[in-house]
Amino acid sequence: MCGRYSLTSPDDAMRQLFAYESPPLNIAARYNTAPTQQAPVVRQDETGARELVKLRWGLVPSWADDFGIGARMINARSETVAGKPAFRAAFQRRRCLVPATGWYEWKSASEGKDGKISPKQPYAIGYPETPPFAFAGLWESWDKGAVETTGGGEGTGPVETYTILTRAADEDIAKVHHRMPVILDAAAWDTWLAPDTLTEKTADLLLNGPTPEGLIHWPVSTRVNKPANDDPSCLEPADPAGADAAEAPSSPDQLRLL
DNA sequence: CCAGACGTTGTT
DNA sequence: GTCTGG
DNA sequence: CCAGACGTTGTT
DNA sequence: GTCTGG
Repeated sequence: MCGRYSLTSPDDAMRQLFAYESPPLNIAARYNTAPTQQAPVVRQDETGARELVKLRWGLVPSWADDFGIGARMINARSETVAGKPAFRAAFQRRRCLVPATGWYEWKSASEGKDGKISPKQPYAIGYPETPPFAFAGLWESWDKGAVETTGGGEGTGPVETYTILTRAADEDIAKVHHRMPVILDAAAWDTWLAPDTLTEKTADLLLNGPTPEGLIHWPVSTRVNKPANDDPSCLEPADPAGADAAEAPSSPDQLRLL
């Protein structure tokens, strides 16, 4: 799945790639974006132009009485999203792209053949040279009751939130984890973002899109566990505690991610 | 009919 | 153990 | 995803 | 709002 990710691209690189026309946001490099935090997403505005806006991670359905439900709506399964009450409306008309340069997965604790226990181990996943790419996302607007200023929010009023779509992990990533975020290539962005695209087509992008090529993964320090540790150390290759050598960093490309 | 949930992940 | 918050 | 809390009353 | 369960 995807419960933590990074976005380290400067605004001009993002603007060039995603071709949004909205005013620049003050986007600092993020190494450890966690659920309930604000992060930039790309969507279409009313005129059909792309815009970059900061929303809160964790989709809160419009009908929710409890805003806190968002903390548990950080991912939506591609296989079932079309039919889920919590996501259905957003899937119909409020799709977005979630820019990222990488994400993290935790390989669960396991017992090796030698009987040694490997503790839970975080991994970073991304592309060499860290180009920004896009997760498939949904966004929603919530306006029940006044919400106090929530870190980075804009005081009271509607709160906009988003979620990240997931799919089965591809063969390589499955070594770490069996689910992964849906990555949409640039050719799919217009279709995904247009509100009027038929469900048949958007579902096809999620379920039958190309498997991402060239992703690499490597173990990192458990510093990433704590959301407050939002710095480049989260991406530094680390020795996997108690694991075998095959899991250690192997590609020189990985170092360029730093 | 009304009440109550509405989600994913992993793990056993 | 389970829920909430980041 | 992980980290951290998990409760009420009254009193200051 | 919409679906599931009683």
